[in-house]
Amino acid sequence: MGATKTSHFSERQNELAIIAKALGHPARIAIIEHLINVDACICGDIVNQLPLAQPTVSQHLKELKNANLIKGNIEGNSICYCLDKTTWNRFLTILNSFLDKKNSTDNTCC
Amino acid sequence: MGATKTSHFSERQNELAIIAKALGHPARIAIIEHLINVDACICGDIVNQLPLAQPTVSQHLKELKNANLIKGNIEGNSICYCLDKTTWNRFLTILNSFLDKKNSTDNTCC
DNA sequence: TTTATTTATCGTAATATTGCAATATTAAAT
DNA sequence: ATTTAATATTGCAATATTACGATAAATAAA
Repeated sequence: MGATKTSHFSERQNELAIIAKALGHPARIAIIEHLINVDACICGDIVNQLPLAQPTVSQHLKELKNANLIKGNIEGNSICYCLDKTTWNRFLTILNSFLDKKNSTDNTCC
Repeated sequence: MGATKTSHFSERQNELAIIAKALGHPARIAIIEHLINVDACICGDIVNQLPLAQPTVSQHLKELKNANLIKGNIEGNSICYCLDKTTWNRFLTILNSFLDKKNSTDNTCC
């Protein structure tokens, strides 16, 4: 025990969870916010913005990349990161539809 | 080391991360989806829907409650759970504003 | 070619999460 | 008062995450 029982859930549920999990750390939220504010960003600038060591930031960037929330392009000897809108759009579309569905009815108990 | 450096980030960043983290498990996504589909739900029904033991489901419900994503009302000797729309609305409003801001400009590098 | 500079990876310690059996708690039903 | 039913809590093993120093890899600059 200890490992998530991924295989017992639908692919869609797992995909949503992976994206949400990637957003489930304040450093990664801070990275996303910074990328939005500056539009696109050299990795080193992100490291300077955060109160974390360079290897730690690199690891957080990797997790955001794995969830397809960001993508990076090599520029000389540095790397430029920015949001991957496709994933963001799908994630938000699904979450918004959750709430839309919910808003159409009223709770019976709470 | 090993513990998240919560104090180094803003309250808003931490709050967003807590909510996202609570959604970062397929079982908890499944619980949310089920609650939406049936509008409100007795805890026992959730346990029956999921491929997990009762204590495990209870723990997942607790985490969703801690993030204020759901709330529960006692009904006799069982408990009725449903979504907490306030938190959902705040979460989605912020995430949507992220993307709105992003859509207004184009990436320079990726 | 040597030396910086930038980012990624490895190794590892500290901590957190996941899952469940066993047990406790609480309220209804008998 | 006892029993039954529903949910929560405890304790613990397995696994995952977080953080960072040390080091590697890759390109730019000298």
